Amino acid sequence: MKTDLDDNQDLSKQIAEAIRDAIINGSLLVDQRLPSEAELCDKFGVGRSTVREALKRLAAQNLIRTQRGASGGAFVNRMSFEEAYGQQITTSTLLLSMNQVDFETACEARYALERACAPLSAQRRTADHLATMRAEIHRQTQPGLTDEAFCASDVAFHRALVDGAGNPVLSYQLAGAVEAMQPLMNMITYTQRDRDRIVEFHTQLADAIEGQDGPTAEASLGQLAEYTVELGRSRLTQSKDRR
Amino acid sequence: MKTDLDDNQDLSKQIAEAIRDAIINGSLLVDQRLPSEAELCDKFGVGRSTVREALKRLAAQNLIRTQRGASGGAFVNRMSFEEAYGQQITTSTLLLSMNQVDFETACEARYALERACAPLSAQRRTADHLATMRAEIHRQTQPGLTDEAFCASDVAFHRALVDGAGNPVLSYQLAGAVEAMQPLMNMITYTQRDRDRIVEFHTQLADAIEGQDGPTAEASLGQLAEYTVELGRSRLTQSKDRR
DNA sequence: GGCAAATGAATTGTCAGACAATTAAGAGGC
DNA sequence: GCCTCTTAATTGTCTGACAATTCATTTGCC
Repeated sequence: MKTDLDDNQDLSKQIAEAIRDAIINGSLLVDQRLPSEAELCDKFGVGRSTVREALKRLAAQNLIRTQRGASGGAFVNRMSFEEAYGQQITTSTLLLSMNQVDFETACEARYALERACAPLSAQRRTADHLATMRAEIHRQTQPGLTDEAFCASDVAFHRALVDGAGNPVLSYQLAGAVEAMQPLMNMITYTQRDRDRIVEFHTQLADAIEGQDGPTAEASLGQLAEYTVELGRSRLTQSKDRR
Repeated sequence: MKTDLDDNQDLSKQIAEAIRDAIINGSLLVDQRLPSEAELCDKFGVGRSTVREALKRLAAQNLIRTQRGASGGAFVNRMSFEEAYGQQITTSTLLLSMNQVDFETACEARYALERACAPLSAQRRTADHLATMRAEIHRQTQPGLTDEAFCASDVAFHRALVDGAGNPVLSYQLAGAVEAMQPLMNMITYTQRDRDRIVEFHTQLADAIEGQDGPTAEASLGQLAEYTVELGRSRLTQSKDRR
């Protein structure tokens, strides 16, 4: 591990990076214990607060976990899919909201990726995934649903579709694309007609997935994508004009 | 912002989460200055080191940046695509390496996503993207190239393909899928025959992209995906057997 | 001998106080 | 007006202390 630090730089940042690199390149293995804080102080020649700040940086990225007590310490953390999901969603959400990414671009990305899952999902979906999709479709037809709840259900529906592909890496990669869209979709006000149309697409899609008909599923998604972009275009430009 | 903390929990973690939530839900806007460390100490009723550890956690996620001096402080950071790329790649790489994700699963996810980009890239690629693709293909034919360099060039090629779609959100989402595969691919030893075959697919692909022929590009990617999986299957099982 | 309780040691979590480094703004002199 | 000096605010780092937690060892009792 690199232990010579450039002064007049942020020490805790450099230490965190040195340890992170050691984890990535395999010098530190999963569940291996890092040196104690005191030992790290010696190794890097810095005070304890500096070491601690470095460790907190790593903990924030789920790279390590810490445990108190004798035989405690910092351990290299096995990055779980769940943790990775969370990070991905946070990052994606902020990326979209902070960079004035327009609805159309985000929507295109999301549906392009989701289309890639459709054939796999059609092939491998279980009864569970189908049940979730049907349940969400049903929820979407309930009267009195707020726009937020409708969007949340939409996300859950698509999530089930993606998970149906049975590839955890794919599910992880799409977590950001699907979930980060929700805040953008929440800005749209849906008429009953819009909802009916969307539910129609969802039903078509669920039918295709159930029938293991990949091409049709992909086509339905394509139509839905087009409709959603259209919807966003008309609604968001309207609300912009009102300003 | 939530300021009441649960004792007997990690205080710095709770504080970091409270501030993170404030950023996500919009209470804290981009470039807005956070209260100074001293003020945060008062607000949360904790010592300065605790507050500092919380801030370092946020800095590690690129949520804030800090500046010294009068009128310095911590500021909400605009998450840049570049930063998001980096995080995504780190997370994806560790996720794959730490969870014994098999080559086939990762490969499937990667090519599924990449296929989604192909039609868009065929439609919108610029001369720049094409030039990069051609250059990387040329590099891949150079004799004496190490397996690592070959894989790196492969990644660069596919990166150009993805960027050709002209959708930054898509490029971001695929950064992890494409780059995190490299360590896995590095474990494969390529014969000259393998390389020739891959270059063939790459050329086919580049031709299709140049000719704005989306379907052919997608098909080429499909073949390449199949071949890569095949390659991984034979090579990795062999190396496993030798153990 | 065996078991429960007390003790001690190692380690992280938190706090307080100090000083260094950096930066912006203002004061003063020319 | 412009330069220099001072001052104040703020983060970065260090030190020392104590609390909380956990494990291993020892002690004491039966």
